[in-house]
Amino acid sequence: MSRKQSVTDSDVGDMLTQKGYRRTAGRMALLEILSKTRRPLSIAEIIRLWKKDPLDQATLYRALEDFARTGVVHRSDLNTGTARYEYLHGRPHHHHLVCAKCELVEDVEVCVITEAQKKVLQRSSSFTAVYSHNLEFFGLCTACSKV
Amino acid sequence: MSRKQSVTDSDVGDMLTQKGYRRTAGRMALLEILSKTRRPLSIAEIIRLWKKDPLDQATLYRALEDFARTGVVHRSDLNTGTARYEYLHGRPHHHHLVCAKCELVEDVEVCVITEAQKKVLQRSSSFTAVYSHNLEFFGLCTACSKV
DNA sequence: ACACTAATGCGAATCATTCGCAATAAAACC
DNA sequence: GGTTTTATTGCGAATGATTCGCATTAGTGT
Ligand SMILES: [Zn+2]
Ligand SMILES: [Zn+2]
Ligand SMILES: [Zn+2]
Ligand SMILES: [Zn+2]
Repeated sequence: MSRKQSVTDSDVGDMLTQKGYRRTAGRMALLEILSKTRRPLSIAEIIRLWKKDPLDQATLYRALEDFARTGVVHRSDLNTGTARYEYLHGRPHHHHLVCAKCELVEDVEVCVITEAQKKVLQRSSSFTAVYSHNLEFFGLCTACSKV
Repeated sequence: MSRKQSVTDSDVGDMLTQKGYRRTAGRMALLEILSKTRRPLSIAEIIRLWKKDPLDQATLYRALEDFARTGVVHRSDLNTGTARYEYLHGRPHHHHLVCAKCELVEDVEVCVITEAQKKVLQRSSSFTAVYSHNLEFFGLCTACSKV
């Protein structure tokens, strides 16, 4: 009776079709991994979670960049040297809390920047539009603060 | 009568001495370039502004990392793929406005995050401290918005 | 089944940044 | 001044992340 898994699978597939992508095994698996994780994943983490056969990193990079370009996933650079990709689950954009020691990443759902962004534009001398912002917080997670 | 240039020079040298660095021609020239520019400079920009003889990028990277570690300059990663370094002129930290097309960078002097940062920590489930944040705004500069 | 083209796989290339190590040259010491 | 100590340099080579070129494979629509 439980159709949850298959529904999820077909959801991911439908999403691919809707966005004009082809429903390939690789991109299905990639979206599965991303959609099951509610935080940005690095390439290394994705590779670790990868269960399908071989995995070519060029293909992986291309799929991720492809998804990011159409907003299917969001790419964030958290000053850790490598990009991370996150499935947004339909949520609006949000921010992150990054442990300076172990690079643990936690989602920060609230955004307090929207009005400030308008002020930034007003005060700017050489910009005519501000479309978006990146905001990351850095600190120590519980585990790392004990050491 | 005008001692401005020489005073600036010796200031930069004094700063090196105070921080325990050696007063070398290279690091003097580097600090000159950084201190004369009120926005973060990429390595490529620094090389372009470099007037001294040859310039070894390993040496440059090491000096910049060295300066950043002791707070002489601030390193910022603005999602442009390359790090930028900025002399703070004693100012508190601030944020940036980045043109999505040409990567023009403008300083945003105000910071509206301080109180929000406390809230983020309170709401966090796995962090015990938040020390800092990065905030960058992305938009279009006047020149790029005309095209 | 066929045509069209997105997506893949492979290797090699590129780009930013870092490393190893011997050579230099400040700063400190006699 | 001459000597020691050690930061800094210079060079080349390594690393690591990301991208490119191109032939091959495989969805999708007809
Ligand atoms: Zn997130
Ligand atoms: Zn926001
Ligand atoms: Zn700045
Ligand atoms: Zn701030």
